[in-house]
Amino acid sequence: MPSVTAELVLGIPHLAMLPLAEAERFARDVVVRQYAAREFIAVEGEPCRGFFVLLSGRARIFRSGADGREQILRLLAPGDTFGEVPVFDGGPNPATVEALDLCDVALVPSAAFRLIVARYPEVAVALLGHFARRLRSFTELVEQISLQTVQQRIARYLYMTAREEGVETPDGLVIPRSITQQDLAALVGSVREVVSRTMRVMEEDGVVEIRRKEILVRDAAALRSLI
Amino acid sequence: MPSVTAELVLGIPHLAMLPLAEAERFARDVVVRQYAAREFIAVEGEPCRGFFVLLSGRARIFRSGADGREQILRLLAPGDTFGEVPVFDGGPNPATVEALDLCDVALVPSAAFRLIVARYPEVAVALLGHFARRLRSFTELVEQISLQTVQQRIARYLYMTAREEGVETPDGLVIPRSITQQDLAALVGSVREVVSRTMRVMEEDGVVEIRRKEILVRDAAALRSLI
DNA sequence: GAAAGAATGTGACATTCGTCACGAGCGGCC
DNA sequence: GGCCGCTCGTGACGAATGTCACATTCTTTC
Repeated sequence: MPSVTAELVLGIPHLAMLPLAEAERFARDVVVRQYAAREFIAVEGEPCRGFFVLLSGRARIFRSGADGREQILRLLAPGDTFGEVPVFDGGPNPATVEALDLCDVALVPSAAFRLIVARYPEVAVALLGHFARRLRSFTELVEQISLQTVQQRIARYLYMTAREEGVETPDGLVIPRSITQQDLAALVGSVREVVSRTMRVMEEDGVVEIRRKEILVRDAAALRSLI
Repeated sequence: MPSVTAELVLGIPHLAMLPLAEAERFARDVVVRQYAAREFIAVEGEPCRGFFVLLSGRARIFRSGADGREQILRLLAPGDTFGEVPVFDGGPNPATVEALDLCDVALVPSAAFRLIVARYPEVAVALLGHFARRLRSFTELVEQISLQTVQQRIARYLYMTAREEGVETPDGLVIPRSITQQDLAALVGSVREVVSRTMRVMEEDGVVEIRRKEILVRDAAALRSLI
Protein backbone atom coordinates (compact mmCIF):
# COMPACT_ATOMS: atom_id res chain seq x y z
CA MET A 1 0.00 0.00 0.00
CA PRO A 2 1.78 3.16 -1.16
CA SER A 3 2.22 5.81 1.48
CA VAL A 4 0.28 9.03 1.09
CA THR A 5 1.48 12.44 2.12
CA ALA A 6 -0.43 15.19 3.85
CA GLU A 7 0.24 17.37 0.81
CA LEU A 8 -1.70 14.96 -1.33
CA VAL A 9 -4.60 15.12 1.09
CA LEU A 10 -4.55 18.91 1.12
CA GLY A 11 -4.53 18.82 -2.65
CA ILE A 12 -7.88 17.04 -2.72
CA PRO A 13 -10.44 19.70 -3.65
CA HIS A 14 -12.83 19.21 -0.77
CA LEU A 15 -10.09 18.87 1.83
CA ALA A 16 -7.93 21.90 1.08
CA MET A 17 -8.91 23.65 4.30
CA LEU A 18 -8.01 20.91 6.74
CA PRO A 19 -5.45 21.74 9.43
CA LEU A 20 -2.10 20.13 8.72
CA ALA A 21 -2.22 17.79 11.71
CA GLU A 22 -5.60 16.48 10.65
CA ALA A 23 -4.41 16.03 7.09
CA GLU A 24 -1.48 13.95 8.31
CA ARG A 25 -3.70 11.73 10.39
CA PHE A 26 -6.10 11.40 7.53
CA ALA A 27 -3.36 10.53 5.06
CA ARG A 28 -2.87 7.19 6.76
CA ASP A 29 -6.31 6.07 5.64
CA VAL A 30 -5.90 7.03 2.00
CA VAL A 31 -4.80 4.38 -0.47
CA VAL A 32 -3.34 5.02 -3.91
CA ARG A 33 -3.62 2.51 -6.71
CA GLN A 34 -2.81 2.45 -10.39
CA TYR A 35 -5.29 1.31 -13.04
CA ALA A 36 -4.48 0.28 -16.59
CA ALA A 37 -6.33 1.77 -19.56
CA ARG A 38 -9.80 0.18 -19.87
CA GLU A 39 -9.70 -1.14 -16.34
CA PHE A 40 -12.78 -0.54 -14.19
CA ILE A 41 -12.16 1.60 -11.15
CA ALA A 42 -15.69 1.15 -9.81
CA VAL A 43 -18.59 -0.88 -11.10
CA GLU A 44 -22.27 0.06 -11.15
CA GLY A 45 -24.29 -1.78 -8.54
CA GLU A 46 -21.34 -2.81 -6.41
CA PRO A 47 -21.04 -1.56 -2.85
CA CYS A 48 -19.10 1.60 -2.26
CA ARG A 49 -15.74 1.59 -0.50
CA GLY A 50 -15.19 5.33 -0.37
CA PHE A 51 -14.72 8.15 -2.75
CA PHE A 52 -11.97 8.57 -5.29
CA VAL A 53 -9.60 11.23 -6.49
CA LEU A 54 -8.13 10.97 -9.95
CA LEU A 55 -4.46 11.93 -9.55
CA SER A 56 -3.34 11.35 -13.11
CA GLY A 57 -4.79 10.04 -16.33
CA ARG A 58 -8.35 10.34 -17.60
CA ALA A 59 -11.47 8.30 -17.01
CA ARG A 60 -15.14 8.15 -17.86
CA ILE A 61 -18.24 7.55 -15.77
CA PHE A 62 -21.01 5.83 -17.69
CA ARG A 63 -24.09 3.65 -17.56
CA SER A 64 -24.81 0.99 -20.10
CA GLY A 65 -28.16 -0.11 -21.43
CA ALA A 66 -29.49 -3.48 -22.41
CA ASP A 67 -28.28 -3.32 -26.01
CA GLY A 68 -24.74 -2.44 -25.01
CA ARG A 69 -25.05 1.25 -25.77
CA GLU A 70 -23.48 3.49 -23.20
CA GLN A 71 -24.21 6.94 -21.87
CA ILE A 72 -21.29 8.86 -20.43
CA LEU A 73 -22.26 10.93 -17.42
CA ARG A 74 -18.95 12.66 -16.86
CA LEU A 75 -15.41 12.71 -18.18
CA LEU A 76 -12.74 12.91 -15.51
CA ALA A 77 -9.44 14.77 -15.63
CA PRO A 78 -6.66 14.86 -13.03
CA GLY A 79 -7.84 16.51 -9.83
CA ASP A 80 -11.44 15.43 -10.27
CA THR A 81 -13.18 13.46 -7.56
CA PHE A 82 -15.85 10.83 -8.01
CA GLY A 83 -17.85 8.28 -6.10
CA GLU A 84 -19.12 10.73 -3.48
CA VAL A 85 -22.76 9.88 -4.05
CA PRO A 86 -22.81 6.41 -2.49
CA VAL A 87 -20.77 7.67 0.45
CA PHE A 88 -23.60 10.00 1.38
CA ASP A 89 -26.71 8.11 0.40
CA GLY A 90 -25.51 4.69 1.46
CA GLY A 91 -26.43 2.98 -1.79
CA PRO A 92 -24.34 1.03 -4.29
CA ASN A 93 -22.27 2.68 -7.02
CA PRO A 94 -24.69 4.48 -9.33
CA ALA A 95 -22.46 4.04 -12.39
CA THR A 96 -19.31 2.43 -13.72
CA VAL A 97 -15.99 4.26 -13.84
CA GLU A 98 -13.44 3.17 -16.42
CA ALA A 99 -9.85 4.35 -16.90
CA LEU A 100 -9.21 5.76 -20.36
CA ASP A 101 -5.44 5.94 -19.84
CA LEU A 102 -3.13 4.67 -17.20
CA CYS A 103 -4.57 6.26 -14.06
CA ASP A 104 -3.36 6.91 -10.54
CA VAL A 105 -6.30 6.98 -8.19
CA ALA A 106 -6.56 7.75 -4.49
CA LEU A 107 -9.27 6.00 -2.49
CA VAL A 108 -10.61 7.84 0.54
CA PRO A 109 -12.51 5.45 2.82
CA SER A 110 -16.11 6.40 3.58
CA ALA A 111 -15.91 6.25 7.35
CA ALA A 112 -12.86 8.47 7.69
CA PHE A 113 -14.32 10.94 5.25
CA ARG A 114 -17.69 11.15 6.93
CA LEU A 115 -15.97 11.87 10.22
CA ILE A 116 -14.07 14.75 8.66
CA VAL A 117 -17.23 16.13 7.11
CA ALA A 118 -19.06 16.07 10.42
CA ARG A 119 -16.15 17.74 12.18
CA TYR A 120 -15.21 20.44 9.66
CA PRO A 121 -18.15 22.47 8.41
CA GLU A 122 -15.92 24.11 5.79
CA VAL A 123 -15.44 20.70 4.23
CA ALA A 124 -19.16 20.05 4.29
CA VAL A 125 -19.88 23.40 2.67
CA ALA A 126 -17.26 22.81 -0.02
CA LEU A 127 -18.81 19.46 -0.72
CA LEU A 128 -22.29 20.96 -0.89
CA GLY A 129 -21.01 23.38 -3.47
CA HIS A 130 -19.56 20.51 -5.42
CA PHE A 131 -22.79 18.53 -5.31
CA ALA A 132 -24.76 21.59 -6.32
CA ARG A 133 -22.60 22.14 -9.40
CA ARG A 134 -22.95 18.51 -10.33
CA LEU A 135 -26.72 18.67 -10.01
CA ARG A 136 -26.76 21.73 -12.19
CA SER A 137 -24.72 20.03 -14.87
CA PHE A 138 -27.02 17.01 -14.78
CA THR A 139 -29.91 19.38 -15.38
CA GLU A 140 -28.13 20.58 -18.51
CA LEU A 141 -27.41 17.04 -19.63
CA VAL A 142 -31.03 15.99 -19.26
CA GLU A 143 -32.24 18.99 -21.16
CA GLN A 144 -29.79 18.40 -23.97
CA ILE A 145 -30.54 14.74 -24.39
CA SER A 146 -34.26 15.23 -24.13
CA LEU A 147 -34.85 18.44 -26.02
CA GLN A 148 -31.98 18.99 -28.43
CA THR A 149 -30.91 17.34 -31.65
CA VAL A 150 -27.70 15.39 -31.98
CA GLN A 151 -26.22 18.19 -34.05
CA GLN A 152 -26.96 20.72 -31.36
CA ARG A 153 -25.38 18.54 -28.71
CA ILE A 154 -22.25 17.97 -30.76
CA ALA A 155 -22.01 21.65 -31.61
CA ARG A 156 -22.24 22.45 -27.94
CA TYR A 157 -19.54 19.98 -27.04
CA LEU A 158 -17.23 21.37 -29.71
CA TYR A 159 -17.96 24.95 -28.78
CA MET A 160 -17.39 24.38 -25.07
CA THR A 161 -14.28 22.32 -25.63
CA ALA A 162 -12.88 24.91 -28.00
CA ARG A 163 -13.35 27.58 -25.37
CA GLU A 164 -11.74 25.52 -22.65
CA GLU A 165 -8.96 23.73 -24.45
CA GLY A 166 -8.76 25.41 -27.83
CA VAL A 167 -5.47 26.80 -29.11
CA GLU A 168 -5.52 29.92 -31.26
CA THR A 169 -4.10 29.59 -34.80
CA PRO A 170 -4.40 31.76 -37.91
CA ASP A 171 -7.20 29.49 -39.21
CA GLY A 172 -9.18 29.33 -35.98
CA LEU A 173 -9.23 27.44 -32.70
CA VAL A 174 -7.65 24.01 -32.71
CA ILE A 175 -9.02 21.40 -30.35
CA PRO A 176 -6.79 18.42 -29.73
CA ARG A 177 -8.96 15.34 -30.17
CA SER A 178 -8.99 14.02 -26.69
CA ILE A 179 -11.77 11.46 -27.06
CA THR A 180 -12.79 9.02 -29.75
CA GLN A 181 -15.96 9.43 -31.79
CA GLN A 182 -17.27 6.43 -29.95
CA ASP A 183 -16.89 8.26 -26.66
CA LEU A 184 -18.21 11.51 -28.07
CA ALA A 185 -21.28 9.59 -29.19
CA ALA A 186 -21.72 8.11 -25.72
CA LEU A 187 -21.26 11.56 -24.23
CA VAL A 188 -23.99 13.20 -26.27
CA GLY A 189 -26.30 10.19 -26.18
CA SER A 190 -26.00 8.94 -29.72
CA VAL A 191 -24.02 6.43 -31.77
CA ARG A 192 -20.69 6.62 -33.55
CA GLU A 193 -22.04 6.61 -37.09
CA VAL A 194 -24.37 9.52 -36.48
CA VAL A 195 -21.59 11.53 -34.87
CA SER A 196 -19.30 10.87 -37.80
CA ARG A 197 -21.90 11.96 -40.33
CA THR A 198 -23.00 14.99 -38.33
CA MET A 199 -19.46 16.26 -38.05
CA ARG A 200 -19.02 15.77 -41.79
CA VAL A 201 -22.03 17.97 -42.44
CA MET A 202 -20.59 20.64 -40.19
CA GLU A 203 -17.35 20.35 -42.11
CA GLU A 204 -19.10 20.74 -45.46
CA ASP A 205 -20.76 23.86 -44.09
CA GLY A 206 -17.30 25.26 -43.39
CA VAL A 207 -17.83 25.47 -39.64
CA VAL A 208 -15.14 23.03 -38.59
CA GLU A 209 -12.44 20.91 -40.13
CA ILE A 210 -12.12 17.35 -38.91
CA ARG A 211 -8.57 16.11 -38.84
CA ARG A 212 -7.10 12.94 -37.58
CA LYS A 213 -5.75 14.18 -34.28
CA GLU A 214 -7.46 17.48 -33.90
CA ILE A 215 -10.48 19.50 -34.84
CA LEU A 216 -10.17 22.99 -36.24
CA VAL A 217 -12.99 25.36 -35.44
CA ARG A 218 -13.06 27.64 -38.48
CA ASP A 219 -16.07 29.68 -37.49
CA ALA A 220 -16.80 29.77 -33.79
CA ALA A 221 -19.76 32.11 -34.26
CA ALA A 222 -21.41 29.72 -36.70
CA LEU A 223 -20.77 26.86 -34.28
CA ARG A 224 -22.37 28.83 -31.49
CA SER A 225 -25.40 29.57 -33.62
CA LEU A 226 -26.00 25.86 -34.11
CA ILE A 227 -26.56 25.31 -30.41
CA MET B 1 -45.93 38.35 5.69
CA PRO B 2 -47.48 35.36 7.47
CA SER B 3 -45.83 34.38 10.71
CA VAL B 4 -43.97 31.09 10.82
CA THR B 5 -43.73 28.82 13.81
CA ALA B 6 -40.73 26.90 15.08
CA GLU B 7 -42.70 23.71 14.51
CA LEU B 8 -42.86 24.46 10.83
CA VAL B 9 -39.12 24.99 10.76
CA LEU B 10 -38.49 21.71 12.56
CA GLY B 11 -40.77 20.03 10.07
CA ILE B 12 -38.48 20.98 7.19
CA PRO B 13 -36.61 17.80 6.32
CA HIS B 14 -33.09 19.17 6.55
CA LEU B 15 -33.74 21.12 9.71
CA ALA B 16 -35.39 18.52 11.93
CA MET B 17 -32.40 18.32 14.25
CA LEU B 18 -32.13 22.00 15.11
CA PRO B 19 -32.39 22.98 18.78
CA LEU B 20 -35.70 24.62 19.55
CA ALA B 21 -34.20 28.02 20.35
CA GLU B 22 -32.41 28.09 17.03
CA ALA B 23 -35.54 27.02 15.21
CA GLU B 24 -37.46 29.88 16.79
CA ARG B 25 -34.84 32.41 15.79
CA PHE B 26 -34.73 30.93 12.30
CA ALA B 27 -38.51 31.01 11.93
CA ARG B 28 -38.43 34.79 11.82
CA ASP B 29 -36.58 34.66 8.49
CA VAL B 30 -38.91 32.21 6.81
CA VAL B 31 -41.69 33.54 4.62
CA VAL B 32 -44.77 31.64 3.53
CA ARG B 33 -46.64 32.47 0.37
CA GLN B 34 -49.46 30.95 -1.59
CA TYR B 35 -49.30 30.29 -5.33
CA ALA B 36 -52.23 29.67 -7.64
CA ALA B 37 -52.29 26.70 -9.99
CA ARG B 38 -50.02 27.34 -13.01
CA GLU B 39 -48.23 30.13 -11.25
CA PHE B 40 -44.42 30.08 -11.40
CA ILE B 41 -42.73 29.75 -8.04
CA ALA B 42 -39.25 30.15 -9.48
CA VAL B 43 -38.07 30.84 -13.00
CA GLU B 44 -35.06 29.38 -14.78
CA GLY B 45 -32.22 31.85 -15.13
CA GLU B 46 -33.44 34.23 -12.46
CA PRO B 47 -31.35 34.84 -9.37
CA CYS B 48 -32.00 32.70 -6.35
CA ARG B 49 -33.59 34.10 -3.21
CA GLY B 50 -33.32 31.01 -1.07
CA PHE B 51 -34.63 27.52 -1.02
CA PHE B 52 -38.24 26.45 -0.85
CA VAL B 53 -40.37 23.97 1.00
CA LEU B 54 -43.63 22.83 -0.50
CA LEU B 55 -46.10 22.82 2.38
CA SER B 56 -49.22 21.85 0.46
CA GLY B 57 -50.21 21.24 -3.12
CA ARG B 58 -48.14 19.79 -5.94
CA ALA B 59 -45.66 21.31 -8.35
CA ARG B 60 -43.32 20.43 -11.16
CA ILE B 61 -39.74 21.40 -11.92
CA PHE B 62 -38.99 21.53 -15.61
CA ARG B 63 -36.85 22.98 -18.36
CA SER B 64 -38.23 23.99 -21.69
CA GLY B 65 -36.58 23.78 -25.07
CA ALA B 66 -36.68 26.06 -28.08
CA ASP B 67 -39.74 24.43 -29.64
CA GLY B 68 -41.77 24.72 -26.46
CA ARG B 69 -41.40 21.10 -25.44
CA GLU B 70 -40.72 20.59 -21.78
CA GLN B 71 -38.79 18.09 -19.74
CA ILE B 72 -39.90 17.58 -16.18
CA LEU B 73 -37.01 17.02 -13.81
CA ARG B 74 -38.98 16.33 -10.68
CA LEU B 75 -42.54 16.27 -9.40
CA LEU B 76 -43.00 17.78 -5.98
CA ALA B 77 -45.36 16.67 -3.23
CA PRO B 78 -45.98 18.27 0.17
CA GLY B 79 -42.88 18.13 2.33
CA ASP B 80 -40.47 18.25 -0.62
CA THR B 81 -37.82 20.93 -0.79
CA PHE B 82 -36.43 22.57 -3.90
CA GLY B 83 -34.13 25.32 -5.03
CA GLU B 84 -31.18 24.22 -2.91
CA VAL B 85 -28.80 24.07 -5.85
CA PRO B 86 -28.41 27.80 -6.49
CA VAL B 87 -28.06 28.42 -2.76
CA PHE B 88 -24.88 26.37 -2.75
CA ASP B 89 -23.33 27.02 -6.12
CA GLY B 90 -24.23 30.68 -6.31
CA GLY B 91 -25.72 30.49 -9.79
CA PRO B 92 -29.18 31.38 -11.07
CA ASN B 93 -32.16 29.02 -10.85
CA PRO B 94 -31.35 25.98 -12.96
CA ALA B 95 -34.98 25.29 -13.84
CA THR B 96 -38.52 26.61 -13.59
CA VAL B 97 -40.90 25.53 -10.84
CA GLU B 98 -44.62 25.70 -11.50
CA ALA B 99 -47.51 25.08 -9.16
CA LEU B 100 -49.87 22.37 -10.39
CA ASP B 101 -52.47 23.08 -7.71
CA LEU B 102 -52.94 25.80 -5.19
CA CYS B 103 -49.66 25.63 -3.26
CA ASP B 104 -48.40 26.89 0.07
CA VAL B 105 -44.69 27.44 -0.12
CA ALA B 106 -42.13 28.44 2.51
CA LEU B 107 -39.11 30.43 1.39
CA VAL B 108 -35.94 30.04 3.43
CA PRO B 109 -33.49 32.87 2.68
CA SER B 110 -30.04 31.78 1.47
CA ALA B 111 -27.99 33.68 3.97
CA ALA B 112 -29.80 32.43 7.06
CA PHE B 113 -29.71 28.90 5.75
CA ARG B 114 -26.03 28.93 4.92
CA LEU B 115 -25.30 30.13 8.44
CA ILE B 116 -27.23 27.23 9.90
CA VAL B 117 -25.45 24.77 7.64
CA ALA B 118 -22.05 26.05 8.68
CA ARG B 119 -23.00 25.92 12.34
CA TYR B 120 -24.80 22.57 12.51
CA PRO B 121 -22.89 19.73 10.89
CA GLU B 122 -25.93 17.43 11.26
CA VAL B 123 -27.81 19.76 8.96
CA ALA B 124 -24.96 19.72 6.48
CA VAL B 125 -24.80 15.94 6.54
CA ALA B 126 -28.56 15.63 6.07
CA LEU B 127 -28.31 17.96 3.13
CA LEU B 128 -25.43 16.00 1.64
CA GLY B 129 -27.57 12.89 1.84
CA HIS B 130 -30.36 14.71 0.09
CA PHE B 131 -28.09 15.96 -2.68
CA ALA B 132 -26.63 12.49 -3.10
CA ARG B 133 -30.07 10.95 -3.56
CA ARG B 134 -30.96 13.61 -6.08
CA LEU B 135 -27.77 12.99 -8.04
CA ARG B 136 -28.54 9.30 -8.07
CA SER B 137 -32.02 9.87 -9.39
CA PHE B 138 -30.67 12.15 -12.10
CA THR B 139 -28.37 9.33 -13.12
CA GLU B 140 -31.42 7.13 -13.56
CA LEU B 141 -33.25 9.81 -15.50
CA VAL B 142 -30.36 10.31 -17.90
CA GLU B 143 -30.04 6.59 -18.48
CA GLN B 144 -33.73 6.23 -19.14
CA ILE B 145 -34.01 9.10 -21.56
CA SER B 146 -30.85 8.16 -23.38
CA LEU B 147 -30.97 4.39 -23.49
CA GLN B 148 -34.57 3.28 -23.11
CA THR B 149 -37.60 3.42 -25.35
CA VAL B 150 -40.64 5.50 -24.56
CA GLN B 151 -42.57 2.34 -23.75
CA GLN B 152 -39.96 1.25 -21.23
CA ARG B 153 -40.00 4.63 -19.57
CA ILE B 154 -43.77 4.70 -19.33
CA ALA B 155 -43.86 1.14 -18.04
CA ARG B 156 -41.35 2.10 -15.38
CA TYR B 157 -43.37 5.12 -14.34
CA LEU B 158 -46.55 3.06 -14.08
CA TYR B 159 -44.82 0.26 -12.24
CA MET B 160 -43.18 2.57 -9.72
CA THR B 161 -46.29 4.62 -9.20
CA ALA B 162 -48.38 1.49 -8.74
CA ARG B 163 -46.00 0.30 -6.04
CA GLU B 164 -46.00 3.62 -4.25
CA GLU B 165 -49.57 4.81 -4.60
CA GLY B 166 -51.46 1.81 -5.94
CA VAL B 167 -54.57 0.57 -4.20
CA GLU B 168 -55.30 -3.17 -4.21
CA THR B 169 -58.54 -4.27 -5.83
CA PRO B 170 -59.80 -7.64 -7.07
CA ASP B 171 -58.73 -6.76 -10.62
CA GLY B 172 -55.29 -5.45 -9.73
CA LEU B 173 -53.62 -2.28 -8.49
CA VAL B 174 -55.45 0.96 -9.15
CA ILE B 175 -53.41 4.11 -9.63
CA PRO B 176 -55.31 7.37 -9.29
CA ARG B 177 -54.37 9.49 -12.29
CA SER B 178 -52.47 12.23 -10.62
CA ILE B 179 -50.93 13.83 -13.70
CA THR B 180 -52.14 14.54 -17.19
CA GLN B 181 -50.78 12.71 -20.20
CA GLN B 182 -49.15 15.95 -21.16
CA ASP B 183 -47.18 15.94 -17.93
CA LEU B 184 -46.44 12.25 -18.14
CA ALA B 185 -45.01 12.87 -21.59
CA ALA B 186 -42.84 15.70 -20.26
CA LEU B 187 -41.76 13.48 -17.40
CA VAL B 188 -40.53 10.64 -19.61
CA GLY B 189 -39.16 12.91 -22.31
CA SER B 190 -41.72 12.44 -25.03
CA VAL B 191 -44.92 14.00 -26.37
CA ARG B 192 -48.54 13.55 -25.48
CA GLU B 193 -49.58 11.70 -28.63
CA VAL B 194 -46.90 9.06 -28.25
CA VAL B 195 -47.80 8.54 -24.62
CA SER B 196 -51.44 8.11 -25.51
CA ARG B 197 -50.70 5.56 -28.22
CA THR B 198 -48.17 3.67 -26.14
CA MET B 199 -50.59 3.29 -23.27
CA ARG B 200 -53.24 2.06 -25.72
CA VAL B 201 -50.87 -0.67 -26.89
CA MET B 202 -50.22 -1.71 -23.32
CA GLU B 203 -53.95 -1.81 -22.80
CA GLU B 204 -54.50 -4.00 -25.86
CA ASP B 205 -51.87 -6.35 -24.51
CA GLY B 206 -53.95 -6.68 -21.34
CA VAL B 207 -51.28 -5.21 -19.10
CA VAL B 208 -53.19 -2.17 -17.93
CA GLU B 209 -56.57 -0.57 -18.32
CA ILE B 210 -56.70 3.15 -18.96
CA ARG B 211 -59.69 4.80 -17.40
CA ARG B 212 -60.69 8.37 -17.16
CA LYS B 213 -59.59 9.09 -13.65
CA GLU B 214 -57.42 6.12 -12.86
CA ILE B 215 -55.22 3.43 -14.34
CA LEU B 216 -55.74 -0.22 -13.46
CA VAL B 217 -52.63 -2.37 -13.50
CA ARG B 218 -53.99 -5.77 -14.48
CA ASP B 219 -50.69 -7.60 -14.68
CA ALA B 220 -47.90 -6.08 -12.64
CA ALA B 221 -45.45 -8.82 -13.62
CA ALA B 222 -46.00 -8.14 -17.32
CA LEU B 223 -45.57 -4.43 -16.65
CA ARG B 224 -42.30 -5.11 -14.87
CA SER B 225 -41.04 -7.24 -17.72
CA LEU B 226 -41.50 -4.34 -20.12
CA ILE B 227 -38.96 -2.22 -18.28
C1' DG C 1 7.76 -3.96 -41.87
C1' DA C 2 3.97 -7.24 -41.55
C1' DA C 3 0.05 -8.22 -39.15
C1' DA C 4 -3.40 -7.24 -35.99
C1' DG C 5 -6.27 -4.00 -33.87
C1' DA C 6 -8.45 0.54 -33.38
C1' DA C 7 -10.73 4.20 -35.12
C1' DT C 8 -13.16 6.18 -38.76
C1' DG C 9 -16.02 6.93 -43.25
C1' DT C 10 -20.10 5.75 -45.73
C1' DG C 11 -24.07 3.68 -48.10
C1' DA C 12 -28.59 1.51 -47.66
C1' DC C 13 -32.18 0.62 -44.76
C1' DA C 14 -35.58 0.08 -40.72
C1' DT C 15 -37.93 2.14 -37.14
C1' DT C 16 -39.03 4.99 -33.61
C1' DC C 17 -40.61 9.08 -32.63
C1' DG C 18 -42.33 13.70 -33.23
C1' DT C 19 -45.57 16.77 -36.00
C1' DC C 20 -49.91 18.16 -37.77
C1' DA C 21 -54.66 18.05 -38.01
C1' DC C 22 -58.98 17.09 -36.35
C1' DG C 23 -62.70 15.03 -33.61
C1' DA C 24 -64.75 13.48 -29.30
C1' DG C 25 -65.60 13.46 -24.31
C1' DC C 26 -65.99 15.69 -20.06
C1' DG C 27 -66.41 19.42 -16.70
C1' DG C 28 -67.13 24.03 -15.26
C1' DC C 29 -69.54 28.41 -15.48
C1' DC C 30 -72.69 31.79 -16.47
C1' DG D 1 -78.79 24.13 -20.96
C1' DG D 2 -75.31 25.61 -23.89
C1' DC D 3 -70.84 27.70 -24.65
C1' DC D 4 -65.74 27.02 -23.58
C1' DG D 5 -61.69 25.11 -22.24
C1' DC D 6 -59.02 21.29 -21.14
C1' DT D 7 -57.81 16.62 -21.89
C1' DC D 8 -57.57 12.76 -24.62
C1' DG D 9 -57.79 9.59 -29.06
C1' DT D 10 -56.26 8.78 -33.60
C1' DG D 11 -54.82 8.82 -38.48
C1' DA D 12 -51.36 10.23 -41.81
C1' DC D 13 -46.97 11.80 -42.56
C1' DG D 14 -41.98 13.01 -42.39
C1' DA D 15 -37.66 13.54 -40.23
C1' DA D 16 -34.20 12.22 -37.21
C1' DT D 17 -31.84 8.70 -35.64
C1' DG D 18 -30.30 4.00 -34.90
C1' DT D 19 -28.74 -0.52 -37.36
C1' DC D 20 -26.01 -3.27 -40.38
C1' DA D 21 -22.39 -4.10 -43.41
C1' DC D 22 -18.11 -3.19 -45.23
C1' DA D 23 -14.15 -0.39 -46.81
C1' DT D 24 -10.38 2.56 -45.37
C1' DT D 25 -6.90 4.65 -42.69
C1' DC D 26 -4.00 4.93 -38.97
C1' DT D 27 -1.49 2.83 -34.80
C1' DT D 28 0.67 -0.53 -32.28
C1' DT D 29 3.04 -4.68 -31.65
C1' DC D 30 6.03 -8.30 -32.44
